[in-house]
Amino acid sequence: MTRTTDARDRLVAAAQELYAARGVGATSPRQVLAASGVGQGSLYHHFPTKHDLTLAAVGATVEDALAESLRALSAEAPALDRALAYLGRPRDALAGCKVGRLTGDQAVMDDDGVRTVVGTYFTRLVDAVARVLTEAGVPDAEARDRAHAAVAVVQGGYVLARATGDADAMRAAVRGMAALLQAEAGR
Amino acid sequence: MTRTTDARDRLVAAAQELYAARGVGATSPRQVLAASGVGQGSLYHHFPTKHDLTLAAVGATVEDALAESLRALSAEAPALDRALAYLGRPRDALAGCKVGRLTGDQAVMDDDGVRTVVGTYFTRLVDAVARVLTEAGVPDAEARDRAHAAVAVVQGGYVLARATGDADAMRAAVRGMAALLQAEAGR
DNA sequence: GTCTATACAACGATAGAC
DNA sequence: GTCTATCGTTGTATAGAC
Repeated sequence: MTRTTDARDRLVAAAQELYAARGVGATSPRQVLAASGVGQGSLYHHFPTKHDLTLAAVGATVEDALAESLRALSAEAPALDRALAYLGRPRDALAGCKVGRLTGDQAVMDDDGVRTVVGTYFTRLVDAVARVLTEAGVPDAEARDRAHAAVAVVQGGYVLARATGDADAMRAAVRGMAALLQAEAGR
Repeated sequence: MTRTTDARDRLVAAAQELYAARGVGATSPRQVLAASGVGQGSLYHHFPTKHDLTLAAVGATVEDALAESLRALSAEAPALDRALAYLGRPRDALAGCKVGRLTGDQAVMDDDGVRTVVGTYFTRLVDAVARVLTEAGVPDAEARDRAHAAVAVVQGGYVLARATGDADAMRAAVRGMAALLQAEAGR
């Protein structure tokens, strides 16, 4: 098999970038085409429909994002510190979460295949946070609720920051959550 | 002034419904037209551009949503109970927040006027929650962080629920947050 | 596998009669 | 104020040569 998938790779990379910047629904195949520099025919050869392109690009983005998040959660440190490290990770709050934003994208929600990929990201992320909290001594049932809350605070932080145009809103939200988790642990 | 604004009201109501169901960017003026039952010309008479229609419909939705949220926060009850009541309000998690979802809508974020209206909703909501937490005995600086966290948990809960297709994700998130707030208050 | 050229529908918006 | 008819553009997708 010769090196003929170059155009495909460039198409996926261009799509990931445009989707992150403008969303899936607001990005046309034509724009991806222009950004990638390949020809019209190549796009439709590798990705017969927009659905196919979206699935490939979103899949790649989800994989990247999950790997990054899991790194913070599996560092060499006490469990509670790892949970706090996840919360406090540096984030481009005004840009929004590359994955979370897809949830508000009609083009994604209307496409079952793509939506499932996005859903998997969050179930796996919540599971990972719950394991860390359990390790930190939180009883199982409560660890799952706290994990949902922690991941939700981050996603909601993005919403607040973008809506108000103020990145501090995200910082305030994670600070509030971190303080509550520490208060509970330190009693 | 005779009763000639009827078409306008119907247009706004139809737009609010369609925007809530499908988002702003994914809803065309034509669809609003069809749903409202008025003619093409009437739409463009009352709302020369899509921007004007969006501003009117989003403004009305924000007003409604803010009034509803503030009701839970100003009920006749101890301060902490009111904060918990806000968190625990019944919500259609899979539908998403009528206001928060706009944050992920490119058509809204590209329109400064509309985005400002959405931003105001959140600053006022966070302020109201912060006041209640202060009243509940949380020191001022921390009350603002906790308020951001509380509002973010709700918004993030919507994201989790929609992504996973599971309304329980929202319930788990607010349960986790409520438990942390109560633990802190009960020490 | 890649290209250029093109099809056809829906988009936001306007024209002009009533 | 409301209507029908229509404009020019962009959307997703296809045709067919190379």
